[in-house]
Amino acid sequence: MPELPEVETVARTLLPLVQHRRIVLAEALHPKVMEGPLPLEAVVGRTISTTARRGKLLLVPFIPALPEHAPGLHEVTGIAFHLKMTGRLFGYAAGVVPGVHTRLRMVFDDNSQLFFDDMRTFGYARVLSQQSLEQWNFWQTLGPEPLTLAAKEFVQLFAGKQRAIKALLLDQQIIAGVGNIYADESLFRAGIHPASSGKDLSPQKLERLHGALVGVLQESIAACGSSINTYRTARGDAGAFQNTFAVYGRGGQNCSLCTTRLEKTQLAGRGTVFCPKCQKLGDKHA
DNA sequence: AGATCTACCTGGTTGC
DNA sequence: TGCAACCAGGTAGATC
Repeated sequence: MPELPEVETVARTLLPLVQHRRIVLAEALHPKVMEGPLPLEAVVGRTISTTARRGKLLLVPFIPALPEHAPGLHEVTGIAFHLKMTGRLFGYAAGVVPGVHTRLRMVFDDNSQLFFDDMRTFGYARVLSQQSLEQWNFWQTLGPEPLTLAAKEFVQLFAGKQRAIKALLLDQQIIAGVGNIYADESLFRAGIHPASSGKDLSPQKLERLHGALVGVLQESIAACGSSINTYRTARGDAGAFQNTFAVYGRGGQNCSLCTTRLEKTQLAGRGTVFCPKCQKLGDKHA
């Protein structure tokens, strides 16, 4: 499941495959792959400037049509991809034929290609313009980036909030890019029970969570992400961070710190694994 | 406002 | 072996 480190890895591995290439063909191969007001065909003729990430969104900005002017309200400025559960972006040589799960294809001026594959069709692409972004609620309400957030600001996001800390971490409007894997892993590393209410966690505990989250995200990026099932880099390589999971996918096994049996429950509608001994509920009981 | 549920999907795993 | 039921989970939308 591509979360922040996986999307970051795709952005980095995709860059040398697409940078400065002009799009000569773009076709949607599945009726539900596009979202938003602009059709995919609007990207034809544009040249890719770089790749980037915002939350779990992969961004592919274009070189401005008129570099000396600010882009107009309707000028196409790039394309965004949300990989959701099983989305993948792969660079391919000329002539490679789309697979059964290929939802979108672009061909560049050197005949190399970019495929968006997505077995479960949850993912999507959205052509961007200033107006398209203004009308995009998900984009407009996306919370701050965890890797560039100061500890004090991080604490402020959760202080006084009633909801379970795991639900807060998964809420993209509160903080962008965290999914089920890194929510569970960072809570374990910080010694916080996933059901703790935000308001019951002391600033010190929340600062610990900030350090734990930044740590797991950075370590995962260094390992090219976590390959649970289908995730791969843009070059088709698997990540390695799944080999270091402390809790995710390890329900019923023993805690690596204290050998207690890890518990698996449902929280915020998601499978949640934690150590009942190492992870304690908030200490600030009112 | 927040909590909880369902829909969207399909391949892999589990259970009978 | 065969097949049905279940599970994975990010986000939107509905309901209470």
